[in-house]
Amino acid sequence: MSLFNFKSNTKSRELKKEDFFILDENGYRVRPMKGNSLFMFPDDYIILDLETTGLDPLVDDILEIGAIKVVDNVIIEEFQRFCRPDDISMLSGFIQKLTGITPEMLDNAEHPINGIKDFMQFAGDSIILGYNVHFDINFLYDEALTRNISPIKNDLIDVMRFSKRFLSDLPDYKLKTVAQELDIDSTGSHRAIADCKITHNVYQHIKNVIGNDGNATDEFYKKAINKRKPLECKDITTDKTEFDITHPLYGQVCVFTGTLEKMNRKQAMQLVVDFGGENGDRVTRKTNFLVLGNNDYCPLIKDPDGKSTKQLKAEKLKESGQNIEIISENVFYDMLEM
DNA sequence: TCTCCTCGAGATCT
DNA sequence: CTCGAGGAGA
Repeated sequence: MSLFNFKSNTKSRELKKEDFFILDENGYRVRPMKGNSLFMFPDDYIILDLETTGLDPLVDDILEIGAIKVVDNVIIEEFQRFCRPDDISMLSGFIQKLTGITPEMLDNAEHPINGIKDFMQFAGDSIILGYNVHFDINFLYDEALTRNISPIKNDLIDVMRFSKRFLSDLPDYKLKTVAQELDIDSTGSHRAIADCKITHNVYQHIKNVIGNDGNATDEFYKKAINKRKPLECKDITTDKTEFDITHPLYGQVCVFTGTLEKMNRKQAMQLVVDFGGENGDRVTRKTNFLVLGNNDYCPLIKDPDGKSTKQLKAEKLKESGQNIEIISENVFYDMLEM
């Protein structure tokens, strides 16, 4: 399963970051010790923000670690460290302009790993909260791994995720955009402590406005644990009161299988009820039409001809003399015109 | 009705 | 990474 990706000649040269990454069976990087991404509104937490030389933990380095300790929703302590990476030439002009961090500011700074150690001490086992927090955590995690230090394993809360869930209709969900929308001051952004404070205010806003709303949080938790409400046929109703009783769909029970090309399933089901038909979610003795969508992409289908279980069942019922028609998507649309 | 799986699309972090 | 869409099986 998970193996260290050591190259055969690693002993004869200096180890690089990628030598330490753990890969899954498909070659993707995994970080098994990482804490869980939580769905809750704690009063006590640590906010974390990093400034780095770039976006990729594989090649980029940490320049600054900022953190804030919050107890009872109140800031009680700040933590800030500059870090001087081994190769200071990695600090591009772009990043200097973005963050305002110059090489001179890092002259007396220690190596990132010392900042990480201090931060982990500061954080203890608190919940760590951040904006797109995986970005920051992955940097800490990978850097620790390359230094043979136990990587950070605190549980996490991603405030960006909360923003996307609760603030709809924003042009985007960048920290700055969200702060602006909530009238939160974002001066001094792109420095660690400043971004921590902005993130704290965004989180507190969501917590106060939405975290106390029982209905909203119920929805939140439901979605959070992926207990998605399945599409229920009975929920699809029609406003129409008069139907053409000669229409081929009138009074007929329709079931769909596979992905439709021209519309989604919900729209198709709406058409069925609009013509006086009924939807079903499985093939039964009541079923009159099975509409075949595209199953090409579905790897779960084991039938050699690529037929879904719904189709196989429908064919059996048809053989046994039931009034059931198996039709293609296009035939379904043709029927609507009749 | 519930749980688990897969896939693709779309963002954000410096 | 996260989510929604969709299918399968119990």
